[in-house]
Amino acid sequence: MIMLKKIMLKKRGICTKTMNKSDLKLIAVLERTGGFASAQELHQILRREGDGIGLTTVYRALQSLVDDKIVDLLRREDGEAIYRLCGDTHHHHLVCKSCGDTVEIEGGAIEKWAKTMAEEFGFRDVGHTAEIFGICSKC
Amino acid sequence: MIMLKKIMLKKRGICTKTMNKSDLKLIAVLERTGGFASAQELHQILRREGDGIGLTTVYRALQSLVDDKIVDLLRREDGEAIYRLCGDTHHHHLVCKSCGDTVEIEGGAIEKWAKTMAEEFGFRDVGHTAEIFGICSKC
DNA sequence: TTGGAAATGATAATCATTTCCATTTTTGTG
DNA sequence: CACAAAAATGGAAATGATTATCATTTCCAA
Repeated sequence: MIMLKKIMLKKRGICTKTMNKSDLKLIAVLERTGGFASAQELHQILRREGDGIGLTTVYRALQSLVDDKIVDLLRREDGEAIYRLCGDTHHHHLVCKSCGDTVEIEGGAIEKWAKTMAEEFGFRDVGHTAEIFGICSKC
Repeated sequence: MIMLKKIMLKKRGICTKTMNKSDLKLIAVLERTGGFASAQELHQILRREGDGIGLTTVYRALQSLVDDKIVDLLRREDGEAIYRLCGDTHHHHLVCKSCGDTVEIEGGAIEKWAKTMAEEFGFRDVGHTAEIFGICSKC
């Protein structure tokens, strides 16, 4: 199955030459779950699936994927590091402050805004975060 | 001198009614140093100046200032929280992932987007967060 | 003055992340 | 295949920021 992943990565245009098994495992999980996940969460998912991978290895693999620009490193509000595959089309969230209900929404306007602003100030390699929170109709 | 600070705060349009001494001390330091500082750094500065304030109190004061939207909470690349006085207008940030340099930017597009999305899904009382991060021209 | 609420700060606990290091796995080579 | 060197692995301990606990102190209105 690792070979399968390698083929998928090639399709994505990612060079697998310098990757080891752990790197590929992490990529596989990130691919499957979509969106963001912290190192701890990724570790738990792998463990739950019967993989005996160690937490240290998860951190190491993520670090190397970030170095190779295969994975993006962001921060949750509390400072915890979260990771996602680069180039994923990502979505934003509309969160109810009362019941916690969450809706995934499109952010085309945001993408454009981020790009424009980054250009204006000479920033490159830009990413962004955006969230809307309020009270949903049920609450 | 606390009275002096209170006057300055009033000029800035900040209500001091709910503030205690620690809050004011933190505001004073942030005002003096400009820029960003972490809780640990702010604590050290105060200690160096002979103030016996405890680390716990520094964290508590900063938290309450953030809640009151008097202070902005951002993150350094390593996830450490850094604080600075808010400007008076609602703005967003363009942050350099490498050097931490920050530009305040306009977010008219975001305001509109947030409002539209909230309406579409029947949310009320909405607020939002949005940040752009990348590598600045100097780095 | 006094009683209770709020504030304070030392200490301990928590939690993500790193460091260390001994062990296992992989790889290249004859 | 054998085997040594290199790379990868993972458990345990260390680190460092942040938060929780709790006894003590300060503040303030009656």
